[in-house]
Amino acid sequence: MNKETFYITTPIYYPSGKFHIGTAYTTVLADTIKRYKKLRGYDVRFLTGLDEHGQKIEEIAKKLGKTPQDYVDEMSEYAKKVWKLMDIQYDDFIRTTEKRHTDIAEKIFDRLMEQGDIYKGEYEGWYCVPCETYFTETQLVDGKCPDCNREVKKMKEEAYFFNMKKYADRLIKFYEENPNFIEPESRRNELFNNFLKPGLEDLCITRTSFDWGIKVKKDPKHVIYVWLDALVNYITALGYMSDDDSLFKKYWPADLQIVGKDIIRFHGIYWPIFLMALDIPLPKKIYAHGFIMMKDGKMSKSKGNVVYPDMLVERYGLDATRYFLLREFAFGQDAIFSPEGFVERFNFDLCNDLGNLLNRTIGMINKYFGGIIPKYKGHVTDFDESLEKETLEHINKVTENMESYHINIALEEIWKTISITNKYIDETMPWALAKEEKTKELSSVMYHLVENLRKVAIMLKPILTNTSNEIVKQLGIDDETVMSWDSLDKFNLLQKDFKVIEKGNPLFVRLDKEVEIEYIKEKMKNVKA
RNA sequence: CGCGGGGUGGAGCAGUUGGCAGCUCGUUGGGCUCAUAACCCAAAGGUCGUAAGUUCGAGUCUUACCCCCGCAACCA
Repeated sequence: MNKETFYITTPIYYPSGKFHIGTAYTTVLADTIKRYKKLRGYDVRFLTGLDEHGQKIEEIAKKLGKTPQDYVDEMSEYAKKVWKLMDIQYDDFIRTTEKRHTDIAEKIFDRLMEQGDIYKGEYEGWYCVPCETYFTETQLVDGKCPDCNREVKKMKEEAYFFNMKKYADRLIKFYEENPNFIEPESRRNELFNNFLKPGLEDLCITRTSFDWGIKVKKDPKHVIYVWLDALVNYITALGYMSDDDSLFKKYWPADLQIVGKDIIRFHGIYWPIFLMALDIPLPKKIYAHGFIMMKDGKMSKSKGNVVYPDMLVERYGLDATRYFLLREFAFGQDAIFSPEGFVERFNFDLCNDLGNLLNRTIGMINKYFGGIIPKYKGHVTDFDESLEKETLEHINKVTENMESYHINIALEEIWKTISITNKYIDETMPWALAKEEKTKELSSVMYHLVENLRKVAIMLKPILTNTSNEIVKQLGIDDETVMSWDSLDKFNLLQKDFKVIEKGNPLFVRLDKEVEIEYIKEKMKNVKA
């Protein structure tokens, strides 16, 4: 039997500088979904990469006295290093300067040209001569260049255009037949009402004003402009139109393409139309997430409020960083980062609720049962019964929300499981049971505590891998067969003599709030390119 | 009249088909001692943007108005 496939992509990031936590979020989200799907038995492929062409890269490299190729080579090493630090399990990393991409992008251009989807025309816009850049009317600030604030003039240049109008009706129909193609719905409506309904304009897909990019073969003064070049990465990475397109045949169409809200237009309109023109199926879902906002608005270097993922990971650990990002982002909405919020999440959720639950459980099992986890004997008390019942309800919600990619809700439900387990300890008062020598009740309480921690560890596997492993290790559950997602509805699987660690190691050590808030604020101020 | 989203206790948010206004954090009081000064319970705190309307009854429907935000075409 062939496993069902699942192809997930992030955007290819533009390496004009270091990655901030917004970029890290996109990638961590994709990574979490990949791990989850893999856990559920899918044959998953996860693609990320870099968009390495364009005028801005050319400029930055020049400023640094490097060739664009040297610059992007360095940036690609940097990107891979960050993703390694964050334990991102991508299956492929595509760079648009790779031959496997440029060859095919060229071919795609030619084919679209031959088909008559691309035509030569004139691009007209506001040109800033010193910046050598075109701007649209709406980009101008007081009618001047938004970068250097100098006069701009209306200029024309020869350019190739893609005939979007030709496919507009088909795309409208696709939107209507696939209401969940773009999520969240608000973004779908935005695209539909603002672009599709009023009628599409053709897209300019080449430039002559810079050099760093894929040349049009038959007209090499033209460089293929960002979108046609960048978007097709999702299929060139699978070997589309190459000698070996087995991956393409196996994994396309993509099941989930994650993008930021700033580039949803390109992924929701132009990308599907390119695919239609190539006569290949459209992705099943495109999901636009929000931005990480700071208290004073968007992150920007000039405001001195940029947060980089490596800083958080190095000081607070990978899982704390992943937890914060995935917990703070509601599906499709913006999230707010604040040093206070980060430290509070760390202390309250990770230390107090989860870490402490593991610690007190291990402490009691050592104290009352010499470290050996008692066996399951059904529910001895009403507390046992209602704990099991409520736990199952939360588990169902976790699964449901993982399936719909609402990771923050899934986390909320996992934490509710932790919370009712903490409450269960207070209700059953194991220390009193011990004093009264009610061994049957006491062993049932201990079993249920371990059992719920097992479930929490399973649910955390795709999200907080290290923490999940550490819980299992400290509980001494050295048996992979009781750690599958499908075993979440079972309560009686721990039948061996598992022995917990003698002295629990705190999963997370409480942070000094004032000190850490100061630390993060300092780091944010010290950002330089 | 460009399209769309939103204004709910100190902060951040839930509120499905109209039926006693909920959650997290904070505050106050209490409980417990297995545990990482952690955990558990309780209380205080809301004219649900403003005004009018429909209804036995509206945060939830209608109308007007006031604010905030996203998108508005080739900008990664």
